[in-house]
This record gives sequence, structure tokens and C-alpha cells, in this order.
Amino acid sequence: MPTMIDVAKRAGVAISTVSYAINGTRPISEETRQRVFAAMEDLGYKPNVFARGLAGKRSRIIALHFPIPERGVGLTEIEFIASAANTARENGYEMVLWTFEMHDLDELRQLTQQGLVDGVVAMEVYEHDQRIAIWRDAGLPFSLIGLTANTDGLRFVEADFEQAAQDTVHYLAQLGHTHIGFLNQSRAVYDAGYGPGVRTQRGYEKGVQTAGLPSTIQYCQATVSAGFETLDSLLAQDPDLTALITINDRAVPGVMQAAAERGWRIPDDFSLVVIGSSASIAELMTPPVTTVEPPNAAMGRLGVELLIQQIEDQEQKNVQIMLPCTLVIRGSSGPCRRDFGK
Amino acid sequence: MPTMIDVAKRAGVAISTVSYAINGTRPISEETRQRVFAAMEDLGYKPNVFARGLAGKRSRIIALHFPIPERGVGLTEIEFIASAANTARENGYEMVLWTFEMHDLDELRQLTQQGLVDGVVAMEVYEHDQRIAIWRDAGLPFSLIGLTANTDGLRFVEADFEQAAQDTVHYLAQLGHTHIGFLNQSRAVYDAGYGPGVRTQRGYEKGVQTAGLPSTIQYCQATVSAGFETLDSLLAQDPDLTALITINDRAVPGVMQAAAERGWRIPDDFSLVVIGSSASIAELMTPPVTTVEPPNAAMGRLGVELLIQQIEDQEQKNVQIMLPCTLVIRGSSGPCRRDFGK
DNA sequence: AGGCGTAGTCGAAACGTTTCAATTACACTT
DNA sequence: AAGTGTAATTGAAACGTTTCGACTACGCCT
Repeated sequence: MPTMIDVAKRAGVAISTVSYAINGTRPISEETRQRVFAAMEDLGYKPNVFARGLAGKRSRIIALHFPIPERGVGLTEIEFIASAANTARENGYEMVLWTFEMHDLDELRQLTQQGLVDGVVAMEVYEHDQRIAIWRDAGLPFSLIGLTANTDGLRFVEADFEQAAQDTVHYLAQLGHTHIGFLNQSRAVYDAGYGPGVRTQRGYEKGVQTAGLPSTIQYCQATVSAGFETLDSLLAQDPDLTALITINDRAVPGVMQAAAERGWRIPDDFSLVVIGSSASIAELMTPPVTTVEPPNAAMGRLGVELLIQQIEDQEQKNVQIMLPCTLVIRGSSGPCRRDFGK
Repeated sequence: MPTMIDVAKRAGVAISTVSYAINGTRPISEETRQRVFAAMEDLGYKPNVFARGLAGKRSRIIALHFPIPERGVGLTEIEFIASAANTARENGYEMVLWTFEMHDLDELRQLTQQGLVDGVVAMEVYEHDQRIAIWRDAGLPFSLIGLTANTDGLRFVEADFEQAAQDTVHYLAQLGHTHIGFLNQSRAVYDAGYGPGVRTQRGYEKGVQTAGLPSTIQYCQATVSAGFETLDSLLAQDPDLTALITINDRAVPGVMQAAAERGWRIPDDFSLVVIGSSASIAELMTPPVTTVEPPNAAMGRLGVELLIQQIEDQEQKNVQIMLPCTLVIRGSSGPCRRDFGK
């Protein structure tokens, strides 16, 4: 394995000159640069990561912190991870994956101070996210995939669930639905301040309010059986419900089943829209469900780019990015057909 | 950030002594060891990854190569990745994620020679996997999650799909089915030699053969619509089909739909078993499908352990591990009820 | 008593970069 | 002609480990 010394010898320059040529840290004459690069090419030279990391400030390694969520992993997440990994590599960075729990702050502090990584992209962001303080204190660059309650000075990219929920209410209202419910994740997840849960619900509430419709909300574990049971609770709150918005895709088959047991057909008697799920999940269900899909790949890319720009001190225009979700109409939503005893 | 020098000073020993105490590379008196560890504790010392990597032979970083498959990503994979990441960390290793394509051998060669990682765990293994030659030549330790055609001298862990398929045939035969079909992934994936596809099919063939049953095989893209269309082809081959085994979970809803259009009910008129999928996917479908599930988390763990043991030159008993899959009976499989005009 | 092996420790030389301070070369000012 | 400024280049000192060779005690053998 050739080193910088070999390259320097071959090009007939000093070691430091090679370094400057590679990194562009200082002006180098065009002619010298050519010779250096030619030498590198000839020798098949690759800079040693460790020497770089040791000597310089930067390691060119970033971390993706993905605390595996209790609510279960979706395909959304993996699209995201893949896109982040690719983007990192395209920019000449390696990406390590940290999966330890959110609450394991000691572990996080240790790894943070280790100096291995130049920065972190954080997934699974909560409204009051404790990781932020740690990274701020350590002076470690980071970007968030998600939103906190207070976003001052933060850089993040997030799908605009609040807007998505409002739009979904609007979409259903236009189909004639006047009693639209909302099925959130579990109460525990909501109370912990998990961003998408909180904001989707907020959007829903705004949506029904501006439309002058009643609000019906239930929380529900991410399981089929919980979904099955929760339809009763929803109908206890509002017996006239004809449509349901949810971000809990795992509970959906249960809801559908419960609807079927009432003799309801989907979407004729009952409409269902899932926010935040992905096509490959939606198409597994019968009927395939209408979704509002976040742009996962774009988010992974932007999250990493946001981080790298910060690490490299590039001027950044927009560091707080909200991306729109896309409504994909499938077989679970349609015009309101039921007429309540009028 | 404290360094070894600080620790050495505080413990009143030489730097090298600290190093020996940490790594156990040379004998150290119990008393000195105690003092060194106490000093480390007090100072919150963490060894610097780069200095280690530079000075020593090892980096304590491993890579997980996960070329995102064309057939689409399942939840299986993410369980796997998470478990691998955790295992790495538990053993004091960092894990970087490589997602570039299988065919991008140049990229792979570069990263391999870079010397960043001590070894690689390879996912998505094909029967004739080109990565192996690269790693062998470079002398880089690796372990495989999957099987190649020739397994001499390789270390791998894999779910025993062949056995699983045979068992599944047996299970269905016991339920009275005498015409059991097999739905594979796409022909392209099969021809490329993707392990699970090849071996599940082989197991199926063995299974039907030993049971004296006819064999019916079709290939199918991983989409709902392809599944829908393929049931026709299957029935064209064997009109008496009453059960279907598949490893193509994405096509399943299509098959179910096509069965429903024929007026068949599942599982009364037609049984369906999915090999290699996971519970959270199976439960989304209506009815929830019977699966034969690979032990993903165990495989991730073992794959990483196999690699680390090799890196650390530990004696290894069993380096070729086949793990059994688990049959989970849900609502898509049951006794054969149809009787063909007898 | 002298020599020898061994457990425990130390000092210093790598490892391959980045980066700082210093030097050269050269054109331009006065 | 001497001085000034700038672009291009150099040499050497970090960076924080691992590891090799050497050195001390000390008990054991002859």
C-alpha cells in the first residue's frame, strides 16, 4: 500500500505539497498538481483514513443514529437509511450506524466524545430530544430528521405531517365525509412527544376545525388486534364516523377487519387513509390503502447533505427543510355513501 | 479529552504499560492493572480510534455490505441490520454500512484496500458471489449471510430455506393437499443465482418428489399485479392446485385477489404459505398469512460474531451455521377441502 | 556465588497524515 | 538598487496509539 511519501518521491515534491494538492488547503501551481495526481494515479494511492483522522481535525466519517423504535420498524426507515448511506459515500464520507436506544445517553455521550465521527444525523426525533444538548455541548455538528418543539438554530429536514393531515381532512371532506376520525399511535408514544404523532394529530385537529367538523381521536398500539378493538372506541365517540385518518399502519388491518364485521365495505361504507406509510406496505392490504407518503429517499439525502455542509463550513441557505408528502389514492378511500337516517 | 499519557501519569506508570493493561498484550501485575483502570475510570478515558488504527494492525471497525436488492427491501433486512449493529457494538466494534451495488466491484475493491475496516459481513449472497474473490485476494476477513455454491473454507450463517421448503410441503401434504405449487421470485433473480430463491425451490422440488406429488413452478416479479397474473399460469400448469408455497411476499396479495376472483376462499379452497417473510408483513394481509420465518436477529448476531472471532483469531468450532426457520400458522393455510369431481 | 529465565515495566520508534512556521523565487514598487 | 508583497514550496512538529527491544528484580538452578 503506497503512502504519501511514495507519492511525494515520485512526483519530486515534499510530502506537505502532496497534502496541499490533495486537499486544496493551499495554492499549488497547476503543473505541480498535475504531477502529484499523476503519481497518485500511477501508484494507486489512497489516503489512510487513520492517519488523516489522527493528524487532522476531521475523520470523514459520520454517524446515523437510528434508535430502533418500539413501535416497530417500517420500510420507510430502510429507504431512508439506504439513501443516507449512499449520499454519504457520494460525498466521500463513511457512515456508521448507531442503533442503541434513545435513553442510553451515556453510550451516546461516550461515542460522541470519542471523536470518531465528524457529525451525526439523528432519526426518530422527539419534541424534546435530549440528544441535542449532548451534541451541542460537545460541539459536534448534527442534523435532525424530524422536528423538535423549539427549532432555533437547528438544521433539520422533515416531512410536513401537519400539512399532510390537514390536506387529508380536506380531501376526505371533499368526498363528502363529515365525520372523520383520527387514529394515532399509542398514547405512550404520543406522550413521549414523538414528532410525527404529535404533528399529524395537530394537523388533523386544525383540519377538522377549519372545516367545521367534529374531532374524534383515539390512540392505539401498533398491532392488528389493537386496531380491531379501537374501532369500537372510535365509534363510541362518534357513531356517525365514515372516514378515518391514521399514522398507525400496523393497526390498519385490524380496523378493516372490525369494519368488515360490522358489514361495512371499504371504501363504500368507510374510508381509510394512512399517513406516513409507504407503497409497498399499502399494497399488501386488501383493499390497498390510500396513503400520504413522505419522501423518504429525499429526506435521507438532505439530512446527510445538511450535515456535511455544516461540517465543511459551507454557506447554507436553507437549513430548515419541510418536504411535502404525496397523496396516493388507492382502494381504501372514496366518496361518502352512507346517509344517516335522513 | 484525556489521552493515554494522562492515564499513565495518573496511574504513575509508563504509557506502554497502560496499553498492555488495556489490551492484555503482555503480563501486567494485578495491582498495576487496578491502578490503570481506576485512572481510566476517573478521567473518563476512551482510546482514540485513529491512533489505534494507525499504530496497530486493527481498526475495530467492520463493514456490513448490504447491496440494496432490486426485488425490494423487506422488514427482514432491517431486523437483521439492527441486530448486526448491536452485536458489533457489544463487542467493541463500530459498524459502517456499505450499500453500493453488487456489481460495483471497483468501489468494493477500493474500500477493501483502504484498510478502514478489519472485516466485512456480506448480505445478499449469490451462488457465485464475486465479492469473495476480492476479499480473499486482499486477505480481508469476511463472513457471509447466505450460501454460495461452493462453501469450502467459508464462514457463513444462513437460514435453512431448503429444509424449510421441504417441511412446508410436508405440512401442506399432511393437511391433505396433493397439488402444491411453488411461486418463486422473478426469473432474473433466480437466474442470477440468488441463494434463497434457488434453495427454496430446490427444497420444494425435493419435498414434492419424496411425497410423490407433482411439481408446479412459476417465477414472478415482486409486485401485486404480477402475483395476480401468475395464478393463471400456475393453474394452467396444474388446474388442480389447492396450495401454494412462495418466497415472494410482495406478490401474495395479488395471488389472493386472483383466487378471490375465482370465488375461492382462503384457506378453505386454497392454502398459501410464505417462506422467508416476517410477522409484521404477514399480519397486514387478509387473512394473515401463514409464514415460515427465518431467525433474522440471530443471523445478524451470528454473522458478526463469526467475523469478529475470525479477526481476533479465536478458535472457532462451527463456522458454517444453518439455522432453522419457524413455521407460524396463521389464517392462510388449512386442510384441503376441495374434492376434484370424484 | 555466579548464571539464567521470567514476570513486570519502561523508553522510544514507528504508523501516515495535517498543519504551522519558515523559506524561496519572483515580480513589483519606490 | 533596495525593499515589499505574494504565490509556491518545504521541513518538521504534532496527533495518540501499538509494539519492539531493553532493563530490572527476583527466585531458581548448578
